[in-house]
Amino acid sequence: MTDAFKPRSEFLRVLTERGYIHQCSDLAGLDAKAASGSLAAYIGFDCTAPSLHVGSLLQIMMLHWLQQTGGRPLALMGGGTTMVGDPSGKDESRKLLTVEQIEANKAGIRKVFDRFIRFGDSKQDAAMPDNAEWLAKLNYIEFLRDVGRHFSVNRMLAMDSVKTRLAREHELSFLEFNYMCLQAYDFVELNRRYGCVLQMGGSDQWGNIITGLDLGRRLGTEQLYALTSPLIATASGAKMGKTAAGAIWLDPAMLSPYDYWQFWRNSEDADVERFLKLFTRLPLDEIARLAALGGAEINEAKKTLASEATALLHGRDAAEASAATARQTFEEGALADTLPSVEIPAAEFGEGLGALSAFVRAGLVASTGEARRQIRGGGLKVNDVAVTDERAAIGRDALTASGVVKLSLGRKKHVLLRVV
RNA sequence: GGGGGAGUGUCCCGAGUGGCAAAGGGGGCGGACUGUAAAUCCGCUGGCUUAGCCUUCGUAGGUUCGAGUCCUACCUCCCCCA
Repeated sequence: MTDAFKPRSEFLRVLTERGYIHQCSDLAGLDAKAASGSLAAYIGFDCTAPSLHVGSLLQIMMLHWLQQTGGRPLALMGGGTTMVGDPSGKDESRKLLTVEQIEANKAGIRKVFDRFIRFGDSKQDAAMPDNAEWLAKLNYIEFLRDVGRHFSVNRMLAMDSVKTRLAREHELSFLEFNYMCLQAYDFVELNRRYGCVLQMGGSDQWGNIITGLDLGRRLGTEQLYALTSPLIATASGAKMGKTAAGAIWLDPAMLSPYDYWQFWRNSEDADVERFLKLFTRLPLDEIARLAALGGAEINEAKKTLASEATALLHGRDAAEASAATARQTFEEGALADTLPSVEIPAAEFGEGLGALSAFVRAGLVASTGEARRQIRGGGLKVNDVAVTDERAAIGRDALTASGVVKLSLGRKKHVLLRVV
């Protein structure tokens, strides 16, 4: 899009060059605003989970670049809207969480943001407001009178998020229907509190963001802007960050840095350049050089992608350790002692453990039934030797001197079982 | 308020004559081929103490040797009439 547009502001220049922009309500206007002084912008995150996953990483990076280019990022926690739910096309209404759960989730999410943006009290520092601060206090009658009158149900019914829900014959409760009103109100409130004039989000949020823009105009705020990022799918169309093993979490306690590194390492060829631009801070000329690598050489670019992305989130040391572990495991065929491991008490291990339960224990398969199936398909290995018998056991002789045994699912997933 | 249609394997879509662990896709996982890629081909895709047992078809009952399939009530959605 907007090939001809030449941003004057550093913020939009970076976002444009690196491919973060899908749609904007007024690029020129926003550019002028950004160039004229410090820009405050926000992105909303729900707190339904104890951490964020890669699906949110693109948004986090936008806030990161905003701060890097002199702006003030606001990471809005949807503590209030989390109690409502989002008509995002999901079939089931979101489950309602307690205040305690929401607070715990916010704390986990904050840890992720701390890796990417700097918080504090000065003008340039990021803030993490929670919309429960104003939504929880809302008075229904006053809200209807002052804000509700400005929403058109006709327009809301025309929005994709609502239309798909209706078309699929699934219930859309009034509660959820109000979500976009509250989100629009958030924008106005953030403008009042922080002078925030820009809301960013994924392209699926366009309608919601625009609704906030309209509301602002009707309520007499300064001009507000909307900016959305492209929906990130892999080159072959799969939604990003969803694997059978689970979501790609950004919390090292939920997904080890090694596994995070592996996630990026396994990117498709066609995604490498795009991902380098979006998810690393490497300069564009360096990215261009890496992207030009052809054939098997592009694996070098993937390693760089993995290390840079991992370094951003988990630190340079963790990234290099992950790279070293991968090198030992995949390139040298050695048993890397640093692979993710699962501990098992010696008393429980005894003289040996059934292979089926060992793999379940390691988390490589979800059930013994799946373990049996994988064995039939030749997918399970103990110390790189395929398991052929469901009744096979892992004895003490399978352990290395340091008391570990390597369990593998397929060629890529390895876990050490560590007897302690 | 009246009439008609629908809800299927807890990822999604979707067949289903009373014998059903339930067709077929998509997605996912594994195997082969490769470069820890894509594409392609093959296998798998409820749980368990697996020659067997247990739990699944909106919810709760009922008929039957046997119910996803028939009956009753309820919930939810769609369409037509008022």
